[in-house]
Amino acid sequence: MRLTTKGRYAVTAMLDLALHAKQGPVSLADISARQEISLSYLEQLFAKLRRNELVQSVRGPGGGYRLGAEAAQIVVAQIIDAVNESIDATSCGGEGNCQDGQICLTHHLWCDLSKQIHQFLSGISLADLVARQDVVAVAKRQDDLQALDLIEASAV
Amino acid sequence: MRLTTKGRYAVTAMLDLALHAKQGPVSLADISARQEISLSYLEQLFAKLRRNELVQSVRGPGGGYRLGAEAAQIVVAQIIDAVNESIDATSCGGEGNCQDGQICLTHHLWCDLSKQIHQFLSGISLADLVARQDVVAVAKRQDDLQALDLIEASAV
DNA sequence: TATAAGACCTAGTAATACAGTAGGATATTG
DNA sequence: CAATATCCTACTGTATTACTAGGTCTTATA
Repeated sequence: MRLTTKGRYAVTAMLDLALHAKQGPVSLADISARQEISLSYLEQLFAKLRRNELVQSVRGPGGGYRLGAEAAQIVVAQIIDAVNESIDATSCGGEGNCQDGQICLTHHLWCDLSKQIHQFLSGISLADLVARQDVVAVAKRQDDLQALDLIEASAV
Repeated sequence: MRLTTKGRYAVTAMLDLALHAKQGPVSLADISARQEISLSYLEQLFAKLRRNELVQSVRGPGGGYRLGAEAAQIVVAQIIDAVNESIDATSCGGEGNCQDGQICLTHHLWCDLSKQIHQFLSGISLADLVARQDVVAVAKRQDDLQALDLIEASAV
């Protein structure tokens, strides 16, 4: 099991998408600026998200990405899965052949843990996150900062 | 956050220790044979477990390791922590300075997840595992197989 | 008292994945 | 045509994992 910057980036980017959905397609450049994630790395993550139909792309100027489904239908567990960060805590992938074709001493423990985490992350949709007070506050901070940066950039 | 073979090995070895506690100190060679874990790797893991006082060592022939506390007092979360596999899912270590000194968009989500996992793994002691039916069954299988291997080895 | 069983310690290594960079091709708007 | 943006592939430094190899120190026992 692994949960690193990769999975966190993917969820963060998807949440950013959900937050700015009403303004039409969101470009990766915008997400990159707001969330401080390398643009090229984002591109690689979004390739996987697109293959998993979690986002739709719009090419050309003014283009970007849209959510592939309603925010309420997209759940954190799916996003992490999509970028290949397995939530599974077992070594056997849940198959139960961890020791010579049979289960190892701690097989059920890791199965239970996997189930626990999966249930938790499956219970949280993008819509849930968008509705959270702390998320709204951070999003506002980021939007304000980006607006400020744009003004400064145009002044130069 | 990471949960790999390393943490699983540590928990498995500790559980093996708890299961064979009544027969006096348990040698790493025995654990290595039963759980199919490289002896030298086990030594490295047990160095950390000893530093965290989760086990006590007995040197010399007939020596090995004993639990550092009652099985009911040792909890899975401690073991994983001891071998440096952080259960924390945040990038900031829970400090909340993930984006320019302030929290990032998904900070609370990862905090909640970390808490969730920690609670789960803190609620399971070695005594709990020893009492589980599936654990007892696997332990018996491993003990029988090891006994058989010893007979075969002496026959050669 | 010599031997062997075991803990204890350090260094090194192949494989893997992460996080990021670089450079370009393709599509679309104006 | 030019600019914007997605799309695609290849490469790279770094860190960690899981493991091997060698050795030292301690102690029960024959």
